[in-house]
Amino acid sequence: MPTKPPPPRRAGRPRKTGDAAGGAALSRESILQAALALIDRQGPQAFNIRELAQALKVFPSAIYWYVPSRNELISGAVALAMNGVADDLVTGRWQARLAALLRRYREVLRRHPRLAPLVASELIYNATFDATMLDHLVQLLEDAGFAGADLVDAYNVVFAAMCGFATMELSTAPAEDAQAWESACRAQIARVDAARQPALARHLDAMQNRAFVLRWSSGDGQPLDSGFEAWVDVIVRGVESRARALRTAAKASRPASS
Amino acid sequence: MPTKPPPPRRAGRPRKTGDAAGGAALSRESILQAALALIDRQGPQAFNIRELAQALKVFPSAIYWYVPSRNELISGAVALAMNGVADDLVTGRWQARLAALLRRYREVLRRHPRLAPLVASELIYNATFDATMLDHLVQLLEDAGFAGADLVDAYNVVFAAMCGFATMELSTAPAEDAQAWESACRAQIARVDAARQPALARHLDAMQNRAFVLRWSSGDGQPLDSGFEAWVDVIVRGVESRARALRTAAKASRPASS
DNA sequence: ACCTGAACACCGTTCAAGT
DNA sequence: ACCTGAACACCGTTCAAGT
Repeated sequence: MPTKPPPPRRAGRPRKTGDAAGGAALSRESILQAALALIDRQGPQAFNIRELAQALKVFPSAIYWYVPSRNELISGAVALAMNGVADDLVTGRWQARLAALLRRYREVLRRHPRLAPLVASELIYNATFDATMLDHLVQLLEDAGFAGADLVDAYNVVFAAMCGFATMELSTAPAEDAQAWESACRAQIARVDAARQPALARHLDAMQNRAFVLRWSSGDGQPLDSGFEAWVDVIVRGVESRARALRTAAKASRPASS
Repeated sequence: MPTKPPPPRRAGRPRKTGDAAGGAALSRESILQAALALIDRQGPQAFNIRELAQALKVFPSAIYWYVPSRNELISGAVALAMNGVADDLVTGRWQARLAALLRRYREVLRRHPRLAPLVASELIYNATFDATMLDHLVQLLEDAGFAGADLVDAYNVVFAAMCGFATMELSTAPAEDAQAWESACRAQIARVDAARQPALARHLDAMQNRAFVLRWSSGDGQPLDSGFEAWVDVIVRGVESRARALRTAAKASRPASS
């Protein structure tokens, strides 16, 4: 969410550093940093302004001079965390660039796993992406041969692919009652009936705690690495195949051409 | 989240219907139904127990006799909404079944668009899926030729694919300030610099309000239909291509075989 | 068993007041 | 300009008490 012009702060102006407690001067930056640290520890649900104020050694109301609401604290923290998604993205074949983009996004998100459920949320996600990354994405789709409306579709596909797997992988049980969560999952597994769900039953051992809905360990502590690599593989192959199909369809519709 | 055994309710027991106001007797079912209706209208953020109680014409504390927390109200409502994702799924080639599964999931979610951001959230998603659907999914992956660890990976891929696009498509601006959201998006678009983001600039007109991050209209009111169909196409092609690649790799590793 | 009624603890936000 | 200090409104949850 684009920043409303913050209260003007003269650049080099010396600030009174009243407290000996090492509390750096308050600023939008420092506040969002602290907010991010809190959210990283406790998750967005438990995040609250009063605790944030305490960490910053100010009264809660002081925060409102820099950030107008709790929601914007959260989206600002997410934007901070996602800085650098577009840094030093590789060059090379578009397939390699696409794979790198997906991996990079997951890496960044893995540094702040508790933000994962927020990325899909309405609060956030415009804050999360900068024009540089979007340009990189569009460029690689051009290189793949997409154009016009097909390119827009492909953009949406790749964008959803970028966020999709990692978001689900890292969205995990509420920290409070991990034990209850685990037994709930085991109950779900135990309820599988070999007569009524034969295919599922055949693979239950292999899937247990390794597959969505059937796992209780967090994707943070126990990443689904091979699943993610399969994801990258499927997306790249799929986009490649679709690009080829669209090209031949276009060629067929204008039979005599260079 | 599996239901803890609810307070035992004798089946046919007549209940005192004290109020003439047409308020049906309280039950876990009726409460979750009312909760779902409220969430559908206002979104999960604004959903609160006091209003739910008012809608049910009881005191807030009455609700706690059936459902132990706000979180479980929400996850229960989601489970209710997602009933029937696995109903009458088609037969046929696995590719067609895969496509149908993805489309079906989106259809169901589109009936309750405000639930979209919750699906990726830790609160929920075990509540959302039943063994029948998982079995259907595993079966089609077997038919596609996956086995062992590859099948588990493919399961995670398809699962993420099922949720990924629709979740992002329907997660939209907070209803409160749609106007502010739109102008924020336009500002994001205006900030695109043809010199620094040339590829993006080339397609900006086509992408405006049609592409993730650059759209302000909700995926509810303005669906990304062609984008979603491209998604289905990419996923099916990708899975198909990967299955083939794995098969030939397996064949190569055991050179003499049937 | 099922619900009332009141109370508690907590939290986001506002606002007048200070410096 | 920037922060204090207190207050307001709201909300999830608990609990004793009713029937």
